[in-house]
Amino acid sequence: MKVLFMGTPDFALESLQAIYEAGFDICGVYTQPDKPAKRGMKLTASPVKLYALEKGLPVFQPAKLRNEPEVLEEFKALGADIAVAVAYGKLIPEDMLESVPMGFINIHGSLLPKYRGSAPIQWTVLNGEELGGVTSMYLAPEMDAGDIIDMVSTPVGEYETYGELYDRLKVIGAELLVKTLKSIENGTATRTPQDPALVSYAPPLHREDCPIDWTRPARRVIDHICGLAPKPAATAQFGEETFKIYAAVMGCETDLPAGKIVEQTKHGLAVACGDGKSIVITELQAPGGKRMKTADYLRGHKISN
RNA sequence: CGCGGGGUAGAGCAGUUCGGUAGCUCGUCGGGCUCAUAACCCGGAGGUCAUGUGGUUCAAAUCCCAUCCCCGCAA
Repeated sequence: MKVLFMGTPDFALESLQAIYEAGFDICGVYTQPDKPAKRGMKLTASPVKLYALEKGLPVFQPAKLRNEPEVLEEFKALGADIAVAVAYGKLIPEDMLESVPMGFINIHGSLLPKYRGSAPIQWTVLNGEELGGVTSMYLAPEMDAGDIIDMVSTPVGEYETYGELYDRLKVIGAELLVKTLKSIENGTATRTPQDPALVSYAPPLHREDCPIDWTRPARRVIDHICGLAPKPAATAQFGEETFKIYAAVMGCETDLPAGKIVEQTKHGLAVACGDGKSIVITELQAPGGKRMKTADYLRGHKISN
């Protein structure tokens, strides 16, 4: 069974690595074109590309998939029996989906049909879900709407960040992919349509989603911080400065109005929230500075509002 | 050559504008006080001020030049 892989960031790399090590015959790897990124705008190759090159797998980086006959021909010529897309970064057009005999499957970072879209793991944490997970499914023309093959759930920790859950799910997702491919290969895979009544969406997050709303209950503020850490990171304004907030724990009761600093201790910075409780910020980053423990920051700075 | 911030003791910072004794808050080590302590008091150790044994100067953390590394924005 020849497998074609499409993916871009480290989340996808984990899956590629897993199927490579599981011995699947990988006939091609698609990934996003190298892009100028970071300081200095240097051209940067994706983690998936670097790995594929290292293993001698053929790499393809088309800029566009839709309405590109040559790209489709090249794709078909690889003769894949099955194709896998994991965090590839482009919607795959219908004619390409249909050109693969055994189907085009996908690993998604949520328990579908919840959290369709590009930021499922963030929204799982942002909404304080007790369970997160990954789903394997057949791709459909509509985003994340395909029939479900299999899924694995995992409890979300009390203070688990998006980044931590992401790292766990990429491993679980990679295992699920291998299992799913094997089940398709030996014919035991099932397909279950998604229940339209349960569908929800996880839209991409933007800068305006970052500022903390202190009028919300403390637990919700913590979810907000965890769901955005480490990127793009929740933000809070104290005095003139806007800080990125990376970690916080539940504090104690307080009479102070929401957003006011309750106290500064060696553990962190306690701030009042909307339900009469506070949270203690334990890790933050000032403009131009490094990310550090709040206690470290307070040794050299004062914070007030 | 995308824009900006930064590198000073183990940690976090001030000092750089206007060159002139290396400072602060912690930590650490020793001692004291205390029923006790993460509290308080006293004392000590710990720095090639990122690198170039670079330039200017009587004198450079500070001014000039070059390089390296880190961070944010933007993508």
